[in-house]
Amino acid sequence: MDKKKVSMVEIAKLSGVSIATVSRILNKNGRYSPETEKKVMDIINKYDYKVNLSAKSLRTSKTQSIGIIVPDITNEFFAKIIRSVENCLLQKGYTLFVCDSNENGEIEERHISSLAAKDVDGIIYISTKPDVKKIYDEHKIPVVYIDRRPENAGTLIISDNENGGFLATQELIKSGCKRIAMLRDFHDYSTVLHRYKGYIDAHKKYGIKIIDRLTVKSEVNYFSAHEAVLKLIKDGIPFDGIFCNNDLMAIGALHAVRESKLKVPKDVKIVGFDGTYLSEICDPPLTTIAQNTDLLGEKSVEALLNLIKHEKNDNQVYVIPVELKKRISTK
Amino acid sequence: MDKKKVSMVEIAKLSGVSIATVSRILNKNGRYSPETEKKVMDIINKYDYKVNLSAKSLRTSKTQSIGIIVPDITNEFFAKIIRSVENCLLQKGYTLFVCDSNENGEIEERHISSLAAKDVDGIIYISTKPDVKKIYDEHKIPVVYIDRRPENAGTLIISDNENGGFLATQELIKSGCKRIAMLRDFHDYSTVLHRYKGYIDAHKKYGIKIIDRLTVKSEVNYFSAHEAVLKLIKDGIPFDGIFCNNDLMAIGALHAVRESKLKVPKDVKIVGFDGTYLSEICDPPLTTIAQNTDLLGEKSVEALLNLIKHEKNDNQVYVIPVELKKRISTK
DNA sequence: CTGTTAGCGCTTTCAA
DNA sequence: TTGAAAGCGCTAACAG
Repeated sequence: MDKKKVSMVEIAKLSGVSIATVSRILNKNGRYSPETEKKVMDIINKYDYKVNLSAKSLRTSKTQSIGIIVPDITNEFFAKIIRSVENCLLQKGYTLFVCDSNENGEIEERHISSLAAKDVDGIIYISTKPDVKKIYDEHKIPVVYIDRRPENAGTLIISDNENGGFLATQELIKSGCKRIAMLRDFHDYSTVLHRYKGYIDAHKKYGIKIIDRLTVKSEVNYFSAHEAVLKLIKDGIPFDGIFCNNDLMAIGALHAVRESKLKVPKDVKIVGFDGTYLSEICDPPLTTIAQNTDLLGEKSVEALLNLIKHEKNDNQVYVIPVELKKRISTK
Repeated sequence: MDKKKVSMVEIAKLSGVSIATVSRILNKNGRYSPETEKKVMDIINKYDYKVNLSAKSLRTSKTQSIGIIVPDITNEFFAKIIRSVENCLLQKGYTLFVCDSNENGEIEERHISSLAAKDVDGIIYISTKPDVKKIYDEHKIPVVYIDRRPENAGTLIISDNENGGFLATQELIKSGCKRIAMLRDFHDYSTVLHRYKGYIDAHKKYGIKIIDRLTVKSEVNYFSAHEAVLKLIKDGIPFDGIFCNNDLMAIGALHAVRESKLKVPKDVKIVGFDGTYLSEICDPPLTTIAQNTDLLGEKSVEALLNLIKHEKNDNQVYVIPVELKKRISTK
């Protein structure tokens, strides 16, 4: 079974119609009879004809591909978004270029150029930057931002971080905590700020005093979080609950607490964020705010495809609900 | 600063040469004088000219893109490979299509078709299947396989799983274990078989009796592993060490052991596999066999690019060394 | 409903 | 060392 590639001309010849007709049928552009359609489709199937996408792109300036830029593909949260995006796209006949920026603005720029050179139809962008040059203006490529909200971002898909911060803090309060630390990313990403606002609001609602010294900044990894909490303990600032910026940091906090001979959840209760696998399998299992990565991915694809179709930048913001997962760490 | 796209014709006109010359200069094909080169390059830079890759692909039938198919992008091990592959590729001017097969053979096929339709220059393939139809034969696309070795695979990049199994088991033996369980993937992937062989060999070398009932099959996730070890304990089969198929399973084992009032590493010592972040941050930190994902990625890119250049399928196997990371779980 | 035809932007003979 | 010109395979007027 040898597969020399057939082109549209040959399909046209074989089925005794013109190449234009074949094209119309393939693109379902109408203006052909059902009989011709069947005749042509039979030939197409018989010879397993596939359009040459390079040629098609050259003509249409559409590549049927989109790019996604994430800060860290090894982070389960981003990986899950990618997977969701890919699933949706596969159904629509698009393919996905995945770009890992390694949390580095310069690499992001390189990826954007590269994607622009590839003529992607659109970009889904989880940006590391505080401000983004308008990619649409520069390259005429529609962009949807997820998760973090830089200045100048157009269409944006985010989790309800504010409510997430609120739910997390409320859970701690309801479990009896009076002195709740917040272990936050030292970056001022919008996500972080929103979660912080939720944290404050919950305190206000339940009449709990906010203790500024309990808001601790740290890098977003296990080790920094671990260290930060150790320092908090060493500094002798008492606390009985910690709301962490993500699950990984929460585990760092958990271990720091435990090493200091305090028990979780007896002495200190902990809540994470993201709802990664990690939160389920740590010991004890971690209460966390789960982000709906499936929906995050779906919505961004939907929004991007709309942008591509309508060629307008709508500057909308879609907020995806979050969910509290109660586990042992706040029992 | 408006950026209407310039084409090669305009560059040619602007620099007063023919389009053929511009093309030669761009592709460094020789047959032009240094002066013309400089003249043309100046114009190119001035107008920020970028080749149109669709047009180029249409002419050359090369797309400067390659695809990678992985079973699960949310698995840190695969994510790290993707990242390494992408890094190497970015330097060579290639872009990467990432495809998640969700451990599903049918989806793999869909991805292959889709990649073939995109005319990728090559594919890096971590296959779920026991046998792979020769993609090269069917689509004329060069393929490099990583990690798992299906039948009919051509060029293959693998970790030294046999040595990994040996090192892991040896570490347990040297830490004093006499009855070592092996918690293995229930699939008969080549990786699994090789690790098992290493496990056996270490027993032989140190004159330790192999106890068949201590080889336990499980699915490759936390919960199955957890359950499997619980069952082992309930069945009353004594053991003092466990070698696990990966880090996630090792953590499942760890928790099962601990819930049964046994201490790690005092009563039972544990070794994982992969060297993921997980192994560092669990409690206690896990001794593991680290796979060199960077090298795995680099080598596969190198091999694939060779295949693409030479158009021959060389059927080579590259074996990447693994490394024992000693941590508390075998102390 | 169908066919003819002019390119999309590039590479690559062939001729000079 | 350079240029002219023929397409790669496809879409979209335009004409019938």
